[in-house]
Amino acid sequence: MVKERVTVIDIAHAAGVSKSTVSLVLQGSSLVNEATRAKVNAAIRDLGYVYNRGAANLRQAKSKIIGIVVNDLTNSFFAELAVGVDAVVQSAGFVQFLANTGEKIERQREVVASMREHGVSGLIVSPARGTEVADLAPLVDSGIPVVLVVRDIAGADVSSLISDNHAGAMAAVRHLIERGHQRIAFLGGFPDTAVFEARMRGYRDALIETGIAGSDALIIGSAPSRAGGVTAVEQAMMLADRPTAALCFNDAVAFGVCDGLRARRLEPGADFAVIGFDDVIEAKTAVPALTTVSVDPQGMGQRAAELLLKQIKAGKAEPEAIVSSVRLVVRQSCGAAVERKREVLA
Amino acid sequence: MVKERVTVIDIAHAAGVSKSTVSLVLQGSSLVNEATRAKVNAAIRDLGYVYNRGAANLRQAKSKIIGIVVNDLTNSFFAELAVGVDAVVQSAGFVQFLANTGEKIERQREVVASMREHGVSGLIVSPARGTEVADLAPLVDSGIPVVLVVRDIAGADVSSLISDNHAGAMAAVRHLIERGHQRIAFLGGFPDTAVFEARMRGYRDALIETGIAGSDALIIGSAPSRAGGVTAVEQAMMLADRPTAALCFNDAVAFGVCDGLRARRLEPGADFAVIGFDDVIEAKTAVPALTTVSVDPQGMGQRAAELLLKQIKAGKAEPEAIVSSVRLVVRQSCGAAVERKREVLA
DNA sequence: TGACGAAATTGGAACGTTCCAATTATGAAA
DNA sequence: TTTCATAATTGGAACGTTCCAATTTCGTCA
Repeated sequence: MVKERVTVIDIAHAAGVSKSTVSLVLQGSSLVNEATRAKVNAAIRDLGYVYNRGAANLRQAKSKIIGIVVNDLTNSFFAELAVGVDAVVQSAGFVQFLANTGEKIERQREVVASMREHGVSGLIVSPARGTEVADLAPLVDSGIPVVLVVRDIAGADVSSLISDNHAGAMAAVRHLIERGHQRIAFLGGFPDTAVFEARMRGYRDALIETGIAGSDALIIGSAPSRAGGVTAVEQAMMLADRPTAALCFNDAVAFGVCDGLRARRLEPGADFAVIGFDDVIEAKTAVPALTTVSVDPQGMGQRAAELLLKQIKAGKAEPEAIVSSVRLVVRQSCGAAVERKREVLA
Repeated sequence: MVKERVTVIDIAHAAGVSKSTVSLVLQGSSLVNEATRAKVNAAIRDLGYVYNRGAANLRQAKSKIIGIVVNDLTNSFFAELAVGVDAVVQSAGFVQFLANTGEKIERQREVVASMREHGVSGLIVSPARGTEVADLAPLVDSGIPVVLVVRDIAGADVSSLISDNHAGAMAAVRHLIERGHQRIAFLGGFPDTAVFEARMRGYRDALIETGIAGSDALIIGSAPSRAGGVTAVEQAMMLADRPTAALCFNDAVAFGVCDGLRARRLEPGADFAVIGFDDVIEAKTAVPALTTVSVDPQGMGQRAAELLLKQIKAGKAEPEAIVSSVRLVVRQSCGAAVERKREVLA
């Protein structure tokens, strides 16, 4: 069972043509006669030929590979992002190299280097916390198109696609204020990230706009995870002047906040309003259904991939900074349903 | 800014040695003198050389790529599986091609073909529903090591790593019976899959073993998702003789079941016992914390990767069928905490 | 029949690396 | 000094494809 690799030369022999003709058939050229094309295809089938993309890439100095590196695949937001990318990338005939950095700069350096060595023709990156412009420099001046998603890096000369965190947070807080809340907390997330910064500013600006006095005590950072949400809400409820509502850094935190609330015998939605951020797939089916700022991770992945593909095709593309708009999806966790019921009864 | 590719020849010139020597340095050969090694490395750094793995693969007829294809990356079980694979694969100096089939056979065919063309040296596959032996045949007889994870394919001549679904389900149901439950449902999952089959048999066998009369009405299939769990429990609660406990097909279903229960003003854990399967990352922090059969997806990914790597190294490896043992993690959703409290009080 | 343009086919070089066999440098022993 | 083993280095072929320029085949028209 020693498998000799079948090459174009083998099938050229079998079909009685030259290797050049076989190559032409392989790339679907219209130059080749119908009859010979059929012969060649038959030989390909018979010998079980497998195209060697590596050899082709070597000759053409370009690959059909795009890389995607995310900072936490365990977070379903990023998993969905990857799925979105995959969908468009596949149907464009590319294949996806996916790597997970687990938020580690060192790992990120390694995987990016590895992708370069494999000759990816473009890269979609959700950078790990603490990534600097210098980390991307080698990439950009070797001319590989890069699209940053989710997190931007100030000063980096590459395209980016981030959601409108500021506007989303404002919309959420305005909604809470309209429902009569005054003590509104901002819970979860690492304060040293750009995303936190943007969402928190949106939160603040909405408060200022309506003349509500905020307080730094109501801004409580934590890991951007479910567990982080639990601890953040616990801390919030220890405050002398307790909040009655919270905008959470993301949906994972929001779920944690709901958990923490229930642990204190408070029903999220009824006794305390919770709004998340991202609209992950579980947000809709959770109980209570989570009111959240919809970011559509899968759609973002698709748009990022399309942007990247465009740049690859263009050869040399101007960096483009897209901020993807965002909308508040009102469900039950902010008390909307309850309010509505009350209105009907009144 | 026209970037000429820097090759070994360029750095050979710069360092005043031959390309062969450069190649030797690149692969860390001990044959080369310390001084020249230093010179070469300096040149590599100065010229910004990037190793061309494609060219190397072509010459060596082997790559450092392993492929992983999963059927649903959106499900965090598989995302974690991929993370586990990634971890060991990376540290073995390989890189991971990840593709998502979204449970579509056609897509699976495409991605597997694509991976072959890219010369992956091994493949980890969680096959889409309905995958047949024939789908894997071309792979196995071209000698590419394949490891099936999560789902097995009867008659396929490849290694597999699946969890002990039967034993896990039995343990869960026994636990429920010990707590005094008699009407136990099996909720969620597609009945035409091997995994469903195995878990359901475990459920049945535990019932039989203890002489409890089961009923097919208590076995309710659904999509293996949170939404599926909601509908399954709704259906279960319409039964004349309602169950008081349920083993769920997986954790996603279990969460859905909890949601559905709460929608009927029943508290999971207190009013109705719920056990999941998989032990995804959220199971621990959910409220109530989910009692579940721990499968450790990340660990499974690691073991699968190790198995694959072993086979790649061995060149020609015997198919190995590993069933990975599994343990019941008792948390709150099955009422354990409540029971314990009661015992203490008594 | 010859000529001609279009259609189809072809051989060889090239892509960037590794491997092999061969060569040269080095140093110790005679 | 010569000799020899060992350490370092090296040129060229090879991997499987695509591209280019060149060639052959074909049908049509004069």
